[in-house]
Parts: sequence; C-alpha cells; structure tokens
Amino acid sequence: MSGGVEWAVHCCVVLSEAEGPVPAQRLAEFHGISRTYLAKHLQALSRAGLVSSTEGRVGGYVLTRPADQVTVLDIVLAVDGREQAFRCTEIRQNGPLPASAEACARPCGVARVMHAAEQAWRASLKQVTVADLAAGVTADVGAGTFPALRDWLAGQG
Amino acid sequence: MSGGVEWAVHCCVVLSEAEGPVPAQRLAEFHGISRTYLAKHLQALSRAGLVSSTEGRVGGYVLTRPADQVTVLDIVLAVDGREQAFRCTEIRQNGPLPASAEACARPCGVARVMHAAEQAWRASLKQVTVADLAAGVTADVGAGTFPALRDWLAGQG
DNA sequence: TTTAACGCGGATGACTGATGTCCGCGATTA
DNA sequence: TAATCGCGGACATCAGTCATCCGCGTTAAA
Repeated sequence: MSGGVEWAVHCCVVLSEAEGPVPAQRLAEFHGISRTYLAKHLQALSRAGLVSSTEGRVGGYVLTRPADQVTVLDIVLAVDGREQAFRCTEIRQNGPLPASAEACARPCGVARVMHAAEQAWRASLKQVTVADLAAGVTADVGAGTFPALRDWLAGQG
Repeated sequence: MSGGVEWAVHCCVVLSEAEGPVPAQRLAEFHGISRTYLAKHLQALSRAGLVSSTEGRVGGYVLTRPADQVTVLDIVLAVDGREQAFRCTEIRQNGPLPASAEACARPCGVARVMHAAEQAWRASLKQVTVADLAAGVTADVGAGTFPALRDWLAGQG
C-alpha cells in the first residue's frame, strides 16, 4: 500500500475544513511533506473527481462533494488505482495436469478467497467518510484544531 | 501483495491431498513454476510451523496440522510477513501545527481506519481453510482431480 | 561407503514499482 | 508584465520482488 494514500487522506480532511481553495504548496507545508510529490497525488484526486482544482494565481484545491459523501475508499482507489492487489496467474493451467478450459471460465478458488477478502477491506474503508475523520480529529486533539488551521491558512494567503 | 502467496496456497492444497512428503521439486513441476524460488516460500512456511520438512533422500514437505486447521490467513502471514500493509508516518506531528505529545499516544484516526480495514481483510482470510479450498477444487474441476494428482506424485517418486 | 536426492540459508543480480525532483506549458490574477 | 498555480511528462533514485546459484548438512538407496 502506497504511502501517498496517507497524504491524500490527510489532505482531504484539511480541505473539508478549509474555507476556500488550498494550493498544494500550503498542503505540503502544513503536513511537512514534499510539495512536488504531493502534487502528483492531488492530481490523481482531481482526475478521479474527488477534488476540483482552480488554476491561476489564487488557485488551489477544493473538495468536490460534501465531506460526508467522500469515503476513505474513494481516496484509496483514486491514489492507488482500482485494480485488486491480488493478481491470479492461473497456475492451475500449468504443469502436467492442467485444469480444463471450461473449468477456468470462473476464477479459481484461491482467487475467489483473495478477492472476497479484498472486498471486505474495501467495504470497511467505504464505511468511513472524510467528515467522520474530521470529527475524530476534533475529538482527539481538541476543538481548537480546525480554527487554528483556518487561521494559519488565511495567514499564509 | 507478493505473488509467492498464490504459490504457497496452491502448494498447501496439494500437500493436504498428498499421501507422504512432497519435495519442492515435485511441487514446482506440478505447478509449472520456478523450483528454486518456490523453495524460498516453502522454507517460510516451514519457519512458521505450517509445514514440516524431512531432509534427506526421500524428504519433502507435509502439512503440520490437519487441513481444516490451516487458514489462508496463516499462509499469507507466513509468506508476506505479519506487519500491516499500512504504515503510519505520523505526519500529524509535522508542520507548523503539530499534534501534542499526549494526543499522539494513540494512533491517529487515519491509521485506525486503515488498520480496521486490514483487520476485516484478515478476518475474511481466516474464515477459509485449506480443506475448504480442496473441497472447492473437487467441486470445480471434478472428483477425479486429486486421485490423478496422487497418481502423478507416486509415478514420479 | 559412496552417491544422489533433499532442505536450508546466504550471496547475488535483474526487474518492477514507489518515491521524489525537475521542467515546460497554459491559466489566472495582481 | 510578472508572479502564482495546476497539469503532465521526463527523469533519477531506491526498496522490494523475483529468481538463480552456491555450499552445507542430512538421509536413504545403490
């Protein structure tokens, strides 16, 4: 699992609490991470339609949907891609006793188990929204966190 | 997710249906995969205690436990390691507004969500045993599959 | 007793993907 | 006109996967 997912989720939480477009420069500075590399992941979020970007001088990123309609799964799939982590190489078709062609119409039992587990993983991520995460931050580190964030964002602009 | 997991699971299914120790050579030949590389994964299974190895001339691998007491999760953890796929880099402690030390006693909300999803993934893999997979093979490709496998294994010995 | 088959672990190299940077382009605003 | 910003491609680096080979000790058959 790529580390860019962590950055992207944290950025979405920040965007959900910001009042206007936030440029990648600010997001990177706020999180203490690489600006150029974070830009890649933000562009992936933009291509997936999760965030909207405004170009030009006072540009930046805004959440496209309300925070309670953006799940963590949405972000993970946008950054890490939609393909399954398990890739069946069909080794049942190899060797001296290969499976018949008609038996290979459906995926093999091993692949089915792996894909079911991945579905469970995705279902778990789908249950949590960016709004839930933002509420968790307030509960964890205090109600003053996001006002302070907004002040810092405004002070930089 | 490493491809060696797929090999290891298939090998465990074969071992569950074999009558005696099966050497890595046979397992690799049967699946049409690299012998030397498969040996690495089998050694990982051995270190994890899932299979027992007998050295020497007629050596090979045997399942240590009954097939209905070996879960797919056991195999995955043995081959791919027991660490979580998501690694929190604690970016909440970076930047101009770092989280306080006491707030960082517990993992952050993002990490909690990711770890919960991984737990769901593991729980799903834990529900399926090697015996279940073997039964699935019989259902998918016919009851004659494992007898033919045993014949082939005996014929090579 | 010799030989061949086998498991084990370390060293090694190729390859793939993740990570990270840089540059040029077009858009927008001061 | 200049500065800021998003976008995409090219590029370099690095870690992990994939795969091979070697030497060692073990065991059973010839």
